[in-house]
Amino acid sequence: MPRTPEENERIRNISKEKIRAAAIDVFITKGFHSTSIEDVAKNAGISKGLLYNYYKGKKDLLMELVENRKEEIRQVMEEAIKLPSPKEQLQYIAEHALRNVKEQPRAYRFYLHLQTHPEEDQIVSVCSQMLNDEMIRQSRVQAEIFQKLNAVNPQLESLHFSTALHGIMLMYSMHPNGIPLEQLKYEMVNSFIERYI
Amino acid sequence: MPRTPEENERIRNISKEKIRAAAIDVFITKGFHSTSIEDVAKNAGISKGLLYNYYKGKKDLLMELVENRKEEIRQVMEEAIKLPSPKEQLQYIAEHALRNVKEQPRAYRFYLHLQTHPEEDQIVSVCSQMLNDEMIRQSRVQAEIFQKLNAVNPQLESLHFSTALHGIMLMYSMHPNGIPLEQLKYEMVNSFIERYI
Amino acid sequence: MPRTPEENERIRNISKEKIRAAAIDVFITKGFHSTSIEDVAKNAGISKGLLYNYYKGKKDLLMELVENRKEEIRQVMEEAIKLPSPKEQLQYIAEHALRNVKEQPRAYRFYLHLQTHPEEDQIVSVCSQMLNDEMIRQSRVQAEIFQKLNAVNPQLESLHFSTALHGIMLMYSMHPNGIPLEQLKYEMVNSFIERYI
Amino acid sequence: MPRTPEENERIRNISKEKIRAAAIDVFITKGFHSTSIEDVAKNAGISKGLLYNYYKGKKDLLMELVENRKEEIRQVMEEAIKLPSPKEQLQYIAEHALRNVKEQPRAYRFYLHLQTHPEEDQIVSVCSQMLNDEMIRQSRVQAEIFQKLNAVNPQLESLHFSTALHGIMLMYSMHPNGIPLEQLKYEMVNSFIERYI
DNA sequence: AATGAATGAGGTTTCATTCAT
DNA sequence: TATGAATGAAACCTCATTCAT
Repeated sequence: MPRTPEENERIRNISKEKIRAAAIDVFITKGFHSTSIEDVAKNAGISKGLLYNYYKGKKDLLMELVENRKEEIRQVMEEAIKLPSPKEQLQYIAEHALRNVKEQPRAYRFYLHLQTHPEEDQIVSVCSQMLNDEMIRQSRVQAEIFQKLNAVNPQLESLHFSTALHGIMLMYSMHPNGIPLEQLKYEMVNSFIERYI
Repeated sequence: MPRTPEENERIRNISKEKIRAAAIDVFITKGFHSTSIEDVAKNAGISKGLLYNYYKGKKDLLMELVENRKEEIRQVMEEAIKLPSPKEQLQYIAEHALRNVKEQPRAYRFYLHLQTHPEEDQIVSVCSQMLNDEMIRQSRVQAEIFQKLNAVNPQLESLHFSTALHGIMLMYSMHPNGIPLEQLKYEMVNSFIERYI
Repeated sequence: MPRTPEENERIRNISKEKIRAAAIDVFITKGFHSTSIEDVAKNAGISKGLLYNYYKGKKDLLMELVENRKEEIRQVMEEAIKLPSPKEQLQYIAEHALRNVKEQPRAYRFYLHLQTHPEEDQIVSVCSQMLNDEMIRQSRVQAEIFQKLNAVNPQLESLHFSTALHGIMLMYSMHPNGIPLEQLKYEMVNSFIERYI
Repeated sequence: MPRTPEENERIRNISKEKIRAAAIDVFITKGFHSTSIEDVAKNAGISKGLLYNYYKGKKDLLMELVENRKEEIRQVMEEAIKLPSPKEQLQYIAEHALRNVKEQPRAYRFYLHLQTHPEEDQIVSVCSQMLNDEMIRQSRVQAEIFQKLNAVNPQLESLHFSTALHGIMLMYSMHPNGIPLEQLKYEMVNSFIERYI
């Protein structure tokens, strides 16, 4: 008796998720280019062949990871703008971003690595572009928040905010043990809030 | 009549420099992993075989590029501390860093890419480490400047300064056309200088 | 109530026939080696697994197709020799062969392709051999017809007849639109019949 | 001291020829699809990698073989039309074709196999097409010969000639030991020549 | 110093076949 | 009978590196 389509769907989803989890883990550790499909499959406890049942190839697999990441970022912004005051919104964004990098510095580092990939690398340039686009998108939404704060130049202010945030995240992800994240956050958030009281 | 050893050494260095220039150029465009030794050799106008005469391999070649980069950064700091006042020193550091990223955003992007390489990538982890170490070293030297400015917490202040700087550089290198570099620089430098007048 | 064994057998044969029809169709279009078992199964509207219920594998499936083809050819010969005169027998053979290639040029092409398969191809050499054997067998039966026509060298004459026939079939199957099949048939049949009036 | 470009060219040509010879040999024996690149390389006494230095892949390798074959056929026709009389021209064509199949029946079989490849096989359809085109081209040149013989329908007569020839070649290549090639040739050539005296 | 032919390890990918359900 | 997830062997192909010249 064959499995029902629903049962198959469930099995497929479990396997796909298992593969994605294994992939992000080993990509973060060894890097995308230095990771072989076999590495991913072994890490996921499945065969090479099965991986190709679910993903067209390494590139395709990476794409899905990146899309998930994009979605995560987008959702943070959506949550943020639901908050009542612009100040809380900015705080939420900063808090979330920094908590994220604190909890998974290697993941942030990995996606930043991807984002900085040379543009003409045939293999990952699309992923790089996707992450960059999301970064820009985020900055535009932020600009609206600064608008509500009556900033003289909301777009500039938003970029300033983003650069400050990413600067901290960048350095923390490179030196989780050498960077006093909480203190930097405190200084950074304050310096922006002070201006708009 | 045979060349003197010194003359040989000089010629050898010119050749090595030519190769490095070709390598950085093609690495920046296609990425380290997606660039073959043949690509580099062709770009340098020499044969694959000859390249191995000057560099032990692809990895070795990258190492030398990174070491050069490190040296550049180090020299900026050395120049900076020769200036008379702490304020000028900070300004020099910021100016130089931002001018550098403005002139060669793709180079900055490339080295950042390298720096964010996953730690256990057998091939480039050493390079990544070297650039990271230099970043930290720079921050320590900066801390001394903030000390002279009677900062309450010089190290923290130095890190804050670095994160602000790198945040701008990061975003500019990703979007040279969408980021108003000069304005961000102005805001950033001012916000730091204001505190210490 | 369970089906009788005969009923089961009948159903099984219907399924097998459905698979064979799907297989020959896709083999003709894409070629045996370039067709995957999945292609066949999809074309037959069943699952991969079920196909293995009916055929031991891809090779086995091909074998059955070839055996069917052999049987077809054999039956044509059996029908032919039932006819009253040798002349009619030859005409029947030629008519049938040429009608067959006219109706399904791609099928003839496919079996010819199979027949010309290199001898040591582990996968299809048996099939190739089977078709070749049948070709020879046919020529022997034909020789008997020429004997009845008092041919000086019946075997040679039979071969001559076969080569003429296969030559037309070969070229027509390669260029169904560029070969005037009827005219060639007329010329060919006539040239043989003339000799034996 | 590096080799001169000419020397390199010579070495390359030797290697390419060695590979082609090995390829045709093993393709004929095992079949194109059942032959791996490694098989070819081993047969040529070189490494897999080197083969890719000279040919883009298996398909590309096959293409060169087919082009050589095409050239051979074309040259026969060119030689033929240099002969003084149409009768000699036809005789030359028949002689040459049959001598060729007699000397290398497996080669003829192989190219015929290729020619009959299903049209939509992504891998070899181009080769198949090339050989077919040449066949048609040959028939057109022949038609001119028949024109000079004042044939009523030169094109039809040419096709008839071609089918007769290919029919013999087909059957001989399948059964080199069972087919009296010389006798068939005699009969076939005579039957065409008789008509035009 | 200089070349590029040659190697081979290691990666990607396909697919016939098996098997739990 | 029926399914398709899962396997793994075997193919394809790339490229860092070596080496004869």
